[in-house]
Amino acid sequence: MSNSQLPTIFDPADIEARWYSHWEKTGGFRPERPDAEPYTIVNPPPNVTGSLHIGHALDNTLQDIVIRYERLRGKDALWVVGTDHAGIATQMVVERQMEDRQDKRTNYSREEFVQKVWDWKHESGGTITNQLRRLGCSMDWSREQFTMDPHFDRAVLKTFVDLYNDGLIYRDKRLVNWDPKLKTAISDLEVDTQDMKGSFWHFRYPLEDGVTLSDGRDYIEVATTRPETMLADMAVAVHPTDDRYASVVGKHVVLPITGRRVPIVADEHADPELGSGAVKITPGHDFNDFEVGKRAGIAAGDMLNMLDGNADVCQVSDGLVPDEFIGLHRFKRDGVDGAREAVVARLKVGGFLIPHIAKTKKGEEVEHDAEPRTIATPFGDRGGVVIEPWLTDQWYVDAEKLAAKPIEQVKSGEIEIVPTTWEKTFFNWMENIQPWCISRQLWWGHRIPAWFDTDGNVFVASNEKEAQTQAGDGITLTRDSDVLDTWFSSALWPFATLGWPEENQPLLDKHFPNSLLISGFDILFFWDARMMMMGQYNMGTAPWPKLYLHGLVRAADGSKMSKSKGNVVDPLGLIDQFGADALRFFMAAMESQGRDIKMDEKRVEGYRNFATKLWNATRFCQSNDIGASSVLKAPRARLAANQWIIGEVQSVCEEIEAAMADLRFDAASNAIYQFTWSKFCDWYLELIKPVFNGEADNPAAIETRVVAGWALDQIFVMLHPFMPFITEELWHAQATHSGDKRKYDLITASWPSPRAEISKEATDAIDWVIDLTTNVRSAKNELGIPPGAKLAAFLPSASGIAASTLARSSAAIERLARLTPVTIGEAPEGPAMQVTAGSDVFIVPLEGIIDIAEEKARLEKALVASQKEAKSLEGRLSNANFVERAKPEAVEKAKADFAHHSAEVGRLEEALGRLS
RNA sequence: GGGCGUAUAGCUCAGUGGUAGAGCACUGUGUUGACAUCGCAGGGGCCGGGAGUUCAACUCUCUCUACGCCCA
Repeated sequence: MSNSQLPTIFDPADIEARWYSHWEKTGGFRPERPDAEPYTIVNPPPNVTGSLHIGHALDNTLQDIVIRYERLRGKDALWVVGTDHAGIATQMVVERQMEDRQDKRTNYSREEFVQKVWDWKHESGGTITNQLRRLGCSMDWSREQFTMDPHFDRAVLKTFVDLYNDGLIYRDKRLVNWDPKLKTAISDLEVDTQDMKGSFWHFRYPLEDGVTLSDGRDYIEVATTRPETMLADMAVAVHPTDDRYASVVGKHVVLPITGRRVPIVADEHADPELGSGAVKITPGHDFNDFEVGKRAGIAAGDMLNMLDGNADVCQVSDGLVPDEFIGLHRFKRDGVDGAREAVVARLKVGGFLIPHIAKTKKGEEVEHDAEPRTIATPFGDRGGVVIEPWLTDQWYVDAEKLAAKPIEQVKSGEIEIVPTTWEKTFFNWMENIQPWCISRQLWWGHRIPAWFDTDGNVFVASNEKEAQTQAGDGITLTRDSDVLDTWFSSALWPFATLGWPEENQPLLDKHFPNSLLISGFDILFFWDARMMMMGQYNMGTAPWPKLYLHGLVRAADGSKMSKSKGNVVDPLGLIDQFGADALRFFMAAMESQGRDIKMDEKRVEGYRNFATKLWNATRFCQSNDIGASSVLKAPRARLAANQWIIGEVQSVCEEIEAAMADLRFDAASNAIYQFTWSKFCDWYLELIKPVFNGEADNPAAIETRVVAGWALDQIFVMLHPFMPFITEELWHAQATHSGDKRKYDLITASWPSPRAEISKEATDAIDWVIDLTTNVRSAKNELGIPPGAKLAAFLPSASGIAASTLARSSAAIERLARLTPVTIGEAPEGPAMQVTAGSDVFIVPLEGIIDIAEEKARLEKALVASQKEAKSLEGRLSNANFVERAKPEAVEKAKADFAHHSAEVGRLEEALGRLS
């Protein structure tokens, strides 16, 4: 008998690094399987500036589980990986580094700056990809992608030009979300609205000479949270049905400060219930006002714009902003008053401010300039400053048209969203989708393929030469300086990574559409929905048939993790502490559909313990000369324990397959966990220990070594998707132990396929031994008998199972139930404890050890419980409605349960009778 | 304002139309070589409140309450 070659202590760090580089070097992530069925997942490309956070850990663990599972099942599994150039984020990182060196972007030409970003990417862009490796992700690194790769560039250009030619991309002047810090437009999705404490000011706008309201007042009261924009007011709106103002609709007010004469218009936007019912209209700096302005007949080009790209006041086209305001920031910044404060001050001095009267706690009235109010304020998600609605020319995608087909596909089930609860959210957004602003005023990104002549005519083409051809010879062209929204290029990820738009791309032919997309719900609109649109537009089909959305990983207290809160859990720290396998298993076990995951380090620790348990089980096997198996099919077995474990392997395998088919990661991981620990370690290994007490080469020991080795191997395979490192290590340790008869890696092994016929007699026998053992242990515990005590037992009348099992498995019964010898026959008179197993009642004489009163109490407790069950079932069965209307199976089950409990009651009563 | 989700053991969470499970925590205990990162045994829940459908509801429907998220 050889000893275990495994170290006593399981050290994850050592084996993780070793196996990952081995897999990568030997091509384990993408074995050659030209004839196999494809299985394809594309990884949501992390920002090239990113580092692995806990959300990545969840997202990528789930994907790796799926891809490893499908690889083991023999598919041509491809997991596409790469990074996103992340326009704004990356440009910000490089600019910040320049700032640290007292340098800035504008010290360089565009080309020089872009080169610096590339330099940064080559130097520091690999952080996250190395961290994904530490997590064990089996991606195809040999084809690592980047959204600014030359072939990606071609895909982006072609998509833009095609969409433009089809009228689905257009240039428009309208209000955009302008980030005055980053000085670029952003899309609606990149705006975070937050409730902020602010003020609500009330002003008098004087009516034009002589005009009065019906109550005689010669002014209209308007209220606003943004007084500074009154410098660009172009109207006052009242509700069409508001009688207070009916007489002045069509008349004018003369604005204080600018003296501009603006009309009073009727528009449903004005809410009669809010404030005075009249609102100032600034079409150039408010989305609602923009629409009111359009309805009032003001063209976008004529709308007044009083702010520059920094959101500092500039002169408007009618020249009416007084000089003293020019150059002020829109509002107070860094302690310096802005246009807002200046406007309020001027209006107050001029008597146009209507003070807000508040009552103190003592009931005294106090005057304030403004009413305190909570304001939903838009912030840029990257820049973090308040967004300014700003009138500019930008490029837009007609998202409404592109959304039509994906909506249909989700409705028809052509695309399945898991869990389905997200469908409503998806439809809600897609059915109300707004034009997508895709141009960004940045330097880093895909430059828009549009050229302008000196008259502002635009020519869209995939290169300058074609644009020139369109424009004609001799026309001077200037390329649009803007770049595209990062999400425009990542929307092409499922096919651009596979070779589109080049011709003859076997990889693309085979792996598009992909098989599944896994993403967090937070990028459902940013990315998933746009891939659907672009997949349909470019490829004529959905990019994948199934979309799995998982939740967020939250801090232990349920709050969102954020750097500012300081509650961020670093996945790499958890890997260092517990191992990647434990972290991965945690993610899988906690991933139930439709729920966020709360961080729980104790649980990660528990899965590290699970890995240790498996490690030690393998050490035990090796010490008994149990080695690697060489067959896929279950070995032939005669021993009941061996047949039983084969049957259990088969059923856990089916359980995992069913769970994986439904993407129930929790169910799959729990199944293999329970099987490994509770079935294999706790029972099977204990049951087979006695087999190895005899001669090493007796037939029972030989059979058991083969079966145990096989079962352990099946555990490695089934657990591998969840815990790739330890399983690969143990797989090879087992192979080494049996003299290297198996040279291939677990990562490309085959999924179990037991196909065994298991006799019911064998499984019944083991279930009976387990029942007996559990009952003996429990009785001893309650009676205070030392667990190690070996006791003689009598079985007055033995069932068939009892007789045969006692004959064949007396060693296991001695070891586990600690009953020896067991005599079939009447027990001698005297104090004894009664223990059942199935329908058998064992009598264990305990002269001098046992307190009869205690044993009686124990049996009575059990009797009461059994009687209660029996009575409840009897009640149900005596209910005619139940017997007639319930499903026949339910009635049958109730009858069987009743019979079982009645018999139990009988046995217990008999046992009690013996004691009195 | 609109939409969605969640409320089950002390904690974190599964769950099925036939009266409940896991992990951790807790209590007691430790059977001479796989494992104390362990073993064995045990306690603990009128499954958020109310109403309805049903022979039967934690499970389906409605409603209320609380919490969370998204959109406006």
